[in-house]
This record gives sequence, C-alpha cells and structure tokens, in this order.
Amino acid sequence: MTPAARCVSIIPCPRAGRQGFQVGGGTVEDRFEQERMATVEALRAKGVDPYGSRFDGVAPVAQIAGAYEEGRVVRVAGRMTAMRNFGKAAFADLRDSSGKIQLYMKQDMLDPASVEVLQVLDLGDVIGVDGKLGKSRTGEITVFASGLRMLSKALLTPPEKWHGLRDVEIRYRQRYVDLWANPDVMATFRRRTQIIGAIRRYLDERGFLEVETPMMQAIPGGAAARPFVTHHNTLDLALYMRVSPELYLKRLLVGGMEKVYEINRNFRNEGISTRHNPEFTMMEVYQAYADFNIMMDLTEGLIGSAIDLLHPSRKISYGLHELDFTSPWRRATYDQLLKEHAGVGLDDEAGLRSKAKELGRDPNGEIAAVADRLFESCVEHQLIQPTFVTHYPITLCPLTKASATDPRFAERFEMYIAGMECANAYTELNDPIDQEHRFRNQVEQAEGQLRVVDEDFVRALKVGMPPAGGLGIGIDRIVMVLTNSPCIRDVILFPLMR
RNA sequence: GAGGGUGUAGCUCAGUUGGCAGAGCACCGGAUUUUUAAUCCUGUGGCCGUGGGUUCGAGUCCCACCACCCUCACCA
Repeated sequence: MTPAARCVSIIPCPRAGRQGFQVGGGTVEDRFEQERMATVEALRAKGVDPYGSRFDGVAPVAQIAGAYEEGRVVRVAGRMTAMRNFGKAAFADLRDSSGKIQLYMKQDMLDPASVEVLQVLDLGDVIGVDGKLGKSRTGEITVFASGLRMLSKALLTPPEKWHGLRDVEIRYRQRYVDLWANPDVMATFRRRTQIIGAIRRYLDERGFLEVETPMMQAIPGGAAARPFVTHHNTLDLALYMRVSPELYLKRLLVGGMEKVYEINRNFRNEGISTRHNPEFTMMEVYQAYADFNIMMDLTEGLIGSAIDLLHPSRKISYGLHELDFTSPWRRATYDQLLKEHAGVGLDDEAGLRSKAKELGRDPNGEIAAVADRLFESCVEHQLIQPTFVTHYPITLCPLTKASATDPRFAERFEMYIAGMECANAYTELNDPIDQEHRFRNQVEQAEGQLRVVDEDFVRALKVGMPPAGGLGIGIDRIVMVLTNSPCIRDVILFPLMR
C-alpha cells in the first residue's frame, strides 16, 4: 500500500503525499481502483503484461493526421481519453503530446491478444496501437486498429470527459493529470519552452555566454527581497537561497566575461499573488562597455524574437487587452508618465503630496518616495502596451549610476506590459568606493532585517569592473503575456502549494 | 498580515424557509460492428472540508480551524 493509501482515485485528496495524511487503521480502498486492480490481475492471468515495455516506431498523432495517406500502416501510442463502445467494435480517442486521433477497434480485425486488451480497456489507459490509416463514415481520420498493446494500465479514474479537470487547486497539485486532461496546458508549457529557447538563441547568436552561478549563497545580495534560509550540515553553515544572481554575474564581468547571462530560478520569501511565486525564473544579462540604453534595444530584440516565433503579427490578445508589440515600443520618462496618469509632475512637490493624500496614500517623507507611491497607484496598471519607463529619480535607485548629463535621474529603465513590471535594467555602478558606501547605507537602513555587506563583491569591483549595462527579465511574466495566462501559476509547472 | 468568496459522489455541478442526499459524466450488469458529449435499459456509489455549538431535527444557522480563489498589503 502506498503512503497515500487513502488517496485512491486521481483526485480525492489534494494534499496526497504529505506526511501525516495517511489514515490510521483500515485503508479505504476505492471501488474504481479495486475494479481496475481486478483487471490487472485478469490480464496477468491471461499472460498479458498490463505494464508493457519498449514500443518502437511510434509516430506523433498530429504528424500522422497532417500527412494523411489512405491505407498507410501506422503505429501510435498514448492515453485513451474517450471511448464509444458498440459491443464488438469501438471508437476511441488516443491522445499524445502532439494531439489526438481517433481509433476504430473491431474485434474481427484484431489478433486474439489484442481482443483481450480491448475487452478490458478503460479510460486513461496508455496503449500502443498498430493499424491502417483511413477515414470513418463521417470523414474523420482514424486508425483502424489491427493490434493493441496495453502499455500502462491506469488504476485511477480520469476527470470527466466533457468539463475536464477544472478545480485549479487539483490542477496545480496534480499537474500530471492537468497536462493531458487540458490540452491548453500542454500548449502553454510547450510555448514556455519555445520562448526560453528563442531568448537563448538570440543571446547566443550575439556572443553572450550562458553561465550558472550559485543559488545557495552565504550572503544573499543583488535585491532587497527577504531570502529563504537553509543550512549546510557538515559545514554547519547558514546559507540563503539567492534572491538574485546579480553580484555573481558582475564578478564574471570583472573576470573578463564581457557578455554573460543566466536564466534560472530566484527565490524570494515574500507574498504570493497572481504575479508572484516564491521561486520564479529570471533572466539576467550583463554587457561590458554598454549602458541602459543598449539594454533597452536588447530587451526589445530578445523579447521580440520570442514574439516573432509565436505571434508573427506582433499583435497579442491578453485578457481584455490587445497588445501591440510592433517596434519601436513606447519609451517615456517617469515624469512624463506621472503627469499623464496622475496629473502631477516631479517638480510639483505640493501637488504630489496633495494628490497622494487625495488617494489615501502616505503624503509624507522624501518627495521621490511620495512620487513613487503615486506612480504605483496611478501609472503602473495603466501601462498596458509595452512601455519603457526611463529617468527614474536617483533616490529611488540607490544602486544605479546617476545620469552623466542630469544627476537627478538614474540610468535605469523598467519595462511594463499589461500593467506588470517585466524588465528592469541599469547602467551598472562600477565605482567600488561608491558601491561600498551605498552598501553600508543599506545595512544601516535595514532595521532588524538581515543585511550584510558583501565585502568580496566590493573587492571584485576594486579589481576593476568594466562599465556595463545590466538587465533582468521576469521570464514567467513574459510567458504569461505570450500565452494569455492570467496567473503566474499557469506558467509554472509545479507552483508552490501549501 | 487584512477583507471578500469557495469547499456536496471519482469528475462537473444543483440543493428552496432548517424537514428522506440530487443530476450529468464516469463506473457495474445487459443490448448494440462507423461513433464522436454515441444511444437504449438497469444498478452501485456520500465523513455534505475538519471540529465544536444551537435545534425535536443542520448540507443549510452560529463559532473555531484547514485548504484554495480574488482584492489589498509586503515585494528597489
């Protein structure tokens, strides 16, 4: 009996597998599972292996349907998701990762072993099929089976055939059901892989080197988020899951990797929402001798390459919005957008404070902070079309280089799509003394929170880091936009569940 | 962390004013050799999220807890 003996059907307990769920005294055997177990035994008794092995020469069903040829001998395999039984014959739907195809299984067209399989076939079983391609009376492309092999007998009942698996909690927890029961889900994750592939290709073609830097760090740095804490036993060492790879990628700039990037997980011990998962995929890229303007072009280029792959028209529906990614994307200053959506500019201190008060936000404190509250309240969610926001007030960006031409502003942009922050880029600070001061200020201001100066990083800057542009892109959010997914959990295969 | 919502059969969902626990799909048995949510007949299936309380009587009302969803807060 498995540890989750109580959890007998595919769905019944969302927390299957968790410790402590096992019921003491007398396991509850599910009726459906018992029936299918009996089938397994019956097959074995007849010398048929209910859990088959290697099955060579399988073609994707979409490919077979796409290159239809009357009478062609084909071999397919997949999960049986529907069956229409007529006694001595039956139609069934066979689904693989490419799509589905109809099977026609008639007893007098099958060898005896296959008839045994047909007689015990249940929804959800994984089967292998040999047959000839043809069309049914209604014109549907159909494999007319001559041989059936049971490749894996399903013991648990699949979701309902018409409505499918809707319960979002079960979908996230039992993605292994969700993926085949809801074809859109499979399509979304296929696209996710394609998007990341396009981004990699774009960077690789331009001479960027993909690297992997530590996810377990003794000093978590590169972002202000709270880290997850863990512990190394034999070293008796506190370690932190990284909140950002930034400080390591910059060390690589120092080491002479002039164009470097990483696509991998970051971990932030913060709230969860439709746009935040505790572990999420970030792409960070650094380019020596560049600045944030070059990063802006890079952002548009690499996201554009992914869009061209999936949406060549560059027009994308996202929820109720029609997004237009035709180049060039809008570039606007922070001040400009504040005036546009909040009706006050950065130079109008009294106006900013009264507007904040009007909106019920804190009107006190440093004026840039007040402005930023207004930016959050009034501007961010209005940035539906892809928009680069530039010229952030320098005090909002303590780790960015100030503009050489106007030191009130930082050399930074954020890029928004559908009201979501999707990218963030700087002209990176490479003055070690300046950096050290800013680190120490941060530590002083981080009351109670863990914050330690990464002395080795300062040392690295002292060795000399070339001036550089740095860019971070939230991959999950880009995938959300490009797959019309309203929730970050819809684009993460196994999102965190309590 | 705050507010709102949801939780009923394996799945998708009804459940009236507090009065016998329901449907469709799935499943068991029967009929059916071109259907596609196949059809027809028949039957099985319930810890109503968990634990308390009110009541003659609770799926329904009250309290607490658990999980999930939404909004907000946190998140340079």
